[in-house]
Amino acid sequence: MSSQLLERLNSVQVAAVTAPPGHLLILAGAGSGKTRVLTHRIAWLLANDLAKANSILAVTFTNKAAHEMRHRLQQVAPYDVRHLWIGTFHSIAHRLLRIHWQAAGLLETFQIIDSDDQYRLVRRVLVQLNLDEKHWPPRQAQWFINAQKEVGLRAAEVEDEHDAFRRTQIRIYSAYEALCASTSSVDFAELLLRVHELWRNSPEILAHYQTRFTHLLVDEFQDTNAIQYAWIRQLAGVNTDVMVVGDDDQAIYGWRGALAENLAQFLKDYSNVTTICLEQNYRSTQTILHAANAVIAKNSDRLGKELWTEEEEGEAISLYAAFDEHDEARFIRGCIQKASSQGVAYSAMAILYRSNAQSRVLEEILLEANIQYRIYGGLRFFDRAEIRDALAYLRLLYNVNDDTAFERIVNQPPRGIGDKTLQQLRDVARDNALSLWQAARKLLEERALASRASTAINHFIELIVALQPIVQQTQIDSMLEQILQRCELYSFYKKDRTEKGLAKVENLDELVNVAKEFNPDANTDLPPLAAFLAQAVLDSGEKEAAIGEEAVQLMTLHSAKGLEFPVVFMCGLEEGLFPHYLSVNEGDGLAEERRLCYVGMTRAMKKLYLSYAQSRQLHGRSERKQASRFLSEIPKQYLKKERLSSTFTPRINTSEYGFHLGDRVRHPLFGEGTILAFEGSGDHARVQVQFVDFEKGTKWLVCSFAKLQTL
DNA sequence: ACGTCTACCGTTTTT
DNA sequence: CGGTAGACGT
Repeated sequence: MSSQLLERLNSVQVAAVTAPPGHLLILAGAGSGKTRVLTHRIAWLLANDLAKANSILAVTFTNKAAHEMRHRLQQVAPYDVRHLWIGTFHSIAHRLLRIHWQAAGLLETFQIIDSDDQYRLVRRVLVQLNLDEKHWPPRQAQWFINAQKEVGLRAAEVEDEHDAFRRTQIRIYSAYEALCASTSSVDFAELLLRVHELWRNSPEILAHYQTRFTHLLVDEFQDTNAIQYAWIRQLAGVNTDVMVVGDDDQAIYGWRGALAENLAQFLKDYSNVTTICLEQNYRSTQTILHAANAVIAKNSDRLGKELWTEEEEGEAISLYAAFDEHDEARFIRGCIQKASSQGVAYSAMAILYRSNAQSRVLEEILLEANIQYRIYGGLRFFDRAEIRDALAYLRLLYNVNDDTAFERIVNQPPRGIGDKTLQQLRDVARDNALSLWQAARKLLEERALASRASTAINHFIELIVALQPIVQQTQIDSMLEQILQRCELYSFYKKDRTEKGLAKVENLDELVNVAKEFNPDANTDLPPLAAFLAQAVLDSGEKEAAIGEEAVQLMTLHSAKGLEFPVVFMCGLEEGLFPHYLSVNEGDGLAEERRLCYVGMTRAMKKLYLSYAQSRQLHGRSERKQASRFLSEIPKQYLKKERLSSTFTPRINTSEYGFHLGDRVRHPLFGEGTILAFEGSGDHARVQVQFVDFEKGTKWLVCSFAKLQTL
């Protein structure tokens, strides 16, 4: 078994998988078989009786990574791996808090809130504190709170540094803490902080897990923030072997609090660490790797690692200097069509960009060319308003004191409970330390409401009470169906006959489907409804492209991390956009942008296209752009220029003929081409056209003579 | 309670 | 330019 396990690994991977007891730091370059090493390591430990299944804890950053690890482990381990503790920091924290809710100072029914719910709570706090949203943007306060939690600080522990701004932020944080406590809400950062405090305050609980987990494995270690690392340090007891896997060159989440320095810190904090570098890449051609290595080499303070491959040299990297974003999109479209005609599947191609706004032009061009595409990111399933409404009903039924849920659906569908009534409820709730639900009951009993409002509130309360028996059932899908019917959310959205309304009803149906297919982790001890609700918050519901789905993949460079595609287009390589102008001035900003560039390039297996636009519409105006500095960091020998970048000429309207620079035109003899330059006027007006057909090259044509047709 | 108008803003994002 | 959030009017 064991030798079979090692068969398809290279010698460095074998060294990592079979490393003797002790701590391990694996520096795993892009495409070097990181997940493979992690899963084989676990399988190795189990197969050689070096660890019991329940003494292994594997932590990942995303649910997708956790699922993948479990799935791939199952392929190499000859027994059921469903009971292994594999999960994200957050899901594991959630699990621990569900077990130790009492010791953690929570109510048994505590609810996880996502950042949107958190934002609403922060705004409520601002109203409470009489702070003007213009002066104290809720986003900023939310950011402040999360940043403090991420370094392990409670409001009472944050220093104001005699700074008025900080003092107010701390006041907001403090009031937010109180609101979370009274509504039993736990935000994402709170999950981690609570567990951290639980372990700090309950040594016997910590000792239990320290003894239990003899092996702790952490994926994407460069993405861990301060509290996550503190967590690892706490949990790793004297008998725990820690294995961290990461790549400082792929640290692209510094702006979110991730500390790639944790990699170096790990070496300082732990003695007898074996460091192993996985540098053989199994993904890309030599050309792509050499180019990517050259770019990342411009960063200083690297741990030092250089990818190599046994793959062939491969094709040169294509570089296209477009006139504008439309021209760029058309170039990409052309390449996709060509590749497709040569048998490359759409799903083997990905277009990567720095910011989401760039996707629109690409979409338009792909749509027009009838090329199927799929965009990652954007609004996720569980973030849709109708889905959140439906889930809020479940949440309120699970726990009537869930204020976040109460606020969301008390008047959804509209039942005559307006802002005034709601504000009355909020005031009473705050003054009497009650939940909104309790406040509503109190006001009803005291007959303190206006008659209209009273009837409406009463109606709502009766509805919820009547629905409550339903959540005792075990089938979540049928539970959902009944609730959606009786709370009239269904009929409310069905009234909307527009396309949007239709989509909402479809989404609600899809939610029932999701519930039907929901099967909680084998190792969760939660009641099904609680498990379902937690999953809805903790799992974005972002699915990978279905197998066989024939669509070009569009996504940001950030969301491309961890993925690979035979053909990759990286577009918008312009100063100001990539590297982004807001990053350039930050401390590590430029280096992080460069890592992002490295991540993007190393997604490509066979062929990489790079492009930039010399002019781009931004915020409604056309801006001149210079090629990204990253392009000049790629040695020329790896690049093939698809079109010489010409000196930029402002977009002139050659009015008589209606041509624009960068326009696509067709010539009866030479075929399709792009207008590169323009000179003269009247009968002498000439345009320079670069034809798609390389043999035709670039030609100057007299407009009045050549029968050019705009496309 | 809902539609229309206006002001504002504009990286990356998982949990 | 295009989306969104809030104000304002019906």
